[in-house]
Amino acid sequence: MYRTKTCGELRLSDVGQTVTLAGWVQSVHNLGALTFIDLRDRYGITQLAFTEDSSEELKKQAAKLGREFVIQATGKVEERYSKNKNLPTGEIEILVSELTIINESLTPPFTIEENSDGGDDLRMKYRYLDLRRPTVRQNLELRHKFAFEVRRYLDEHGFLEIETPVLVNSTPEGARDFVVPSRMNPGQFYALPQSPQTLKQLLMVAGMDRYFQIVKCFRDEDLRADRQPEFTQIDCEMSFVEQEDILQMFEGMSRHLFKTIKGIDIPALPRMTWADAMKFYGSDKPDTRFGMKFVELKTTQVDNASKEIVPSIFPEGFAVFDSAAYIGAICAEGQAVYTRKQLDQLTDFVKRPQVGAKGLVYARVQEDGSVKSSVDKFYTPETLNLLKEKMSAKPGDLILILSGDDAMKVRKQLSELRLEMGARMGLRDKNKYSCLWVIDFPMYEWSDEENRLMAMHHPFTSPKPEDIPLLDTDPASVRANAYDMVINGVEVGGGSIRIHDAKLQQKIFEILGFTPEQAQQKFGFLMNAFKYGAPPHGGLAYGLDRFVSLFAGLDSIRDCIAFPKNNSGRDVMLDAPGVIDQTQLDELCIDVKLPSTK
RNA sequence: GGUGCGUUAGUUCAGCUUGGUUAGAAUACAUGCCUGUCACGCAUGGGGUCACGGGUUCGAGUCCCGUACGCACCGCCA
Repeated sequence: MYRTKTCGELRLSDVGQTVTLAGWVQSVHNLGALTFIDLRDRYGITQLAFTEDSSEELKKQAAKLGREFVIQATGKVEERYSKNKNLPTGEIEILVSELTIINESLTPPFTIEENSDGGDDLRMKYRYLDLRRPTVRQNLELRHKFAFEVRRYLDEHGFLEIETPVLVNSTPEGARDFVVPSRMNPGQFYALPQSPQTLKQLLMVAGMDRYFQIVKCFRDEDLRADRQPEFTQIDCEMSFVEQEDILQMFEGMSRHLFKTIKGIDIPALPRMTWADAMKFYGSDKPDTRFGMKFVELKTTQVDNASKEIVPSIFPEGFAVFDSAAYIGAICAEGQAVYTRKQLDQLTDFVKRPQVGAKGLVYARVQEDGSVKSSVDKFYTPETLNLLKEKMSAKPGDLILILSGDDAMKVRKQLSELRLEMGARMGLRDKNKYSCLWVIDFPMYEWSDEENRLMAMHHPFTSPKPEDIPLLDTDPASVRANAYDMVINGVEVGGGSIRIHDAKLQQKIFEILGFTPEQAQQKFGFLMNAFKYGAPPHGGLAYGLDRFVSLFAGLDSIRDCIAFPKNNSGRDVMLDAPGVIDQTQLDELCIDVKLPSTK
């Protein structure tokens, strides 16, 4: 037997027992006649002691130990002379009587106990060492518990976990596919699923009624801190449901997860229409941990976010505002103390290409209630007073105004500014959670690149019944039975009520620019299935990595994935992807043609 | 496809603004000393193609250009 106890469990009450522990040497403190070793395993750290009473042979062996050696030690649990309050096992130590070096270790390239040691690249190359660190290990433990509670909740509600294939077909809409050549079908390729969307709908046609799967999905797009080429979804689908049933079921699941994992009782999730999210937060995933909602000071057009025109509060005089199609503002409470330098920094922030604003107008509300702004020379005190009222600004507040030709673009810029101010003001507290549903997404959004309408969610999403007539007249304003769950500005999940009627599905494909032949070729299997008695159905999918990261307070989903890929989609530990043998290529009938280098 | 930041000891970084003798610190590593350490302490020592290529200059870790790699972001991600 390698061990009778783990390194995390012994306490004062165990004194006197003889135990055997096994683990990794975290540190060796050699004081001459005394040697102390911190022995680490998954469960904790226990100190091993060698004293004047230890045999010369034992001392000699202890002297040979280095960091990360795997050892086995047997000895008596004793109370420590000087206790360590930082360790749960800090009141005891093992007086070692037998020591075995099970395996030596090279000196690791970074220390395990020091979390700031080692850059990302090095950590990924030696990920098996990185995973020995408590913080990274705890993230994986949290992920396990999360997935376990998901299964418990869904099982209790009658869901079946059903596996769907990983080798499927390439899909025309959506992200790029990862493809896999088929040896038995030369010249043909499987694609890895971007999501099991159509398969789970077929399971509904099959009568499975309530399905879920914790499943890997693949998208061949550029990576981000919150995006990996392979990621995990909690994929769910239900039959004979309306949107309300789905929202209830999965609000319940989120409540269960918050309760069992974080010990938090979350309130009922507020619902916000997509139009309001865009109008007041400039984002379809608003961070509602703080307010600072947009106030529209001028709009010249009705659009999907705003159904009424707001006449400008500013009389003519300032060319930028006069020509703007949209003027919007936020009020940062108590921030009138911002210096000119800080305001210049904010201006630089909104002018960065990633944000893209032309400039920033600001107005401070002084202690006496008067307004001092960067546009004082264009407007009367009365106009500025009206601005203050519109913004509900109090003395000490700072009003920040953006304007431009394209209302949606300015809203997005204002959203970036709002998030930046929220961060600066400490309002984006990682220990605070604000959840909501964003509902009533538009069916389509216009793609300049492809010069056509694209499905905002996916092409299987059903339109709101009352908007179906608009499909023929004004498809861009049709709303979908689609919803996202948003927590702290992160889209953790989303879904829709699907189309279960072959004719309607055909029509939607047409609007997306598919010919009937193309639609039949790509999705004939689905529309055929709908002809054999498809129940009404709908569902949603959570991004497990993002949800867990949120619970763990992580900035990057990589930290809750055992073996993640780097920014270029490489696994630096495996050195994947790599080239394959010519014989393999021949077997697959593949010629590799690299782009010519400049 | 694009933008920004970065690349100096095993590791984390300083040095670059203002070019100038032998490139530093901490930590890790090695050796020795140390009877209660737990960020142990003390002493000694080894350890550098300053990412790579080119340019400017009498002289480049330092300035300029390019390339590679890493990170963050935009595009992209139905």
